[in-house]
Amino acid sequence: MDTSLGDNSFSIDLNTNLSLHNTNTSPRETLGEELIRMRKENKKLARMLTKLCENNHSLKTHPIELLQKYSTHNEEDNSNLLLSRKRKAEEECCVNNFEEASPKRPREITTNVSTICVKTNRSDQTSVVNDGYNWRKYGQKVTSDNPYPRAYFKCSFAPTCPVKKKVQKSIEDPSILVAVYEGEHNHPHPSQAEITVPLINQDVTTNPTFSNKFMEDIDTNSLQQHLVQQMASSLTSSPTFTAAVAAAISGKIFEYDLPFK
DNA sequence: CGATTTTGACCGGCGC
DNA sequence: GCGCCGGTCAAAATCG
Repeated sequence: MDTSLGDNSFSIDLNTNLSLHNTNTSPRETLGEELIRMRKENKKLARMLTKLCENNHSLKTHPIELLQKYSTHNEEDNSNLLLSRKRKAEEECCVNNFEEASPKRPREITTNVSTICVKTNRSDQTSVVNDGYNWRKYGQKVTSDNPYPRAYFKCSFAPTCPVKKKVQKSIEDPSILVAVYEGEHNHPHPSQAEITVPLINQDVTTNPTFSNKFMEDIDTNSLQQHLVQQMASSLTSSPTFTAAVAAAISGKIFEYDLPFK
């Protein structure tokens, strides 16, 4: 796998030294310099954002390419494997949407199955994948292939909604929740606002089917929003930056005050 | 008090 | 036919 997804050598120093206490330069000159520096940083950030979007895109498309490669090269091997280990293979086929591989299986099980993996905090013991929909838990089982319990959810937003999902911790990495969605929602999304930003934060990896529907919604607007939030929090947490803003505002106030003196 | 979660029981498909 | 296993049901418990 190609891990060189681009040059990540960008570095931003948002906690810039504003040298407000430099007595040799006037506050206006200092602010001018800072303005120029901020513009440079802004350009840097814009480049970073572009690069991030590119990386995000390649991360999304790479698994699809791998799957396509895999399915064409190993079509025969897959069918043999499916015959010998039918049950397990069917699960994986469902996950990967190779629906034609299992003609005996009832139709409803193989329709619109998608999987997402959500990285959570290790301290987080709940098996909750917040995707904006309302889910009602109706069962929990410990499966043979995974020591972590599998939770079964039904969409409770609409009583007639047939969508179900299974959530289970990954055996390889317990901090990763694997959510398998079955079916299609027959109602609009409850609220776009309720899709939590942490989904971006939590390194969502998806298979093609789900990513097409879900990631498209969140990766552009939410990603940008999230980056802006990170920038804002970084800036506001910097005492020098807030001091500079305060100084600039007070300076402006004094300018306006002067005529009245 | 209604909604939700928990959890043991039950059911059906599949492999041997 | 039997046992295993995943999925679902439903009563009890819990929560807000």
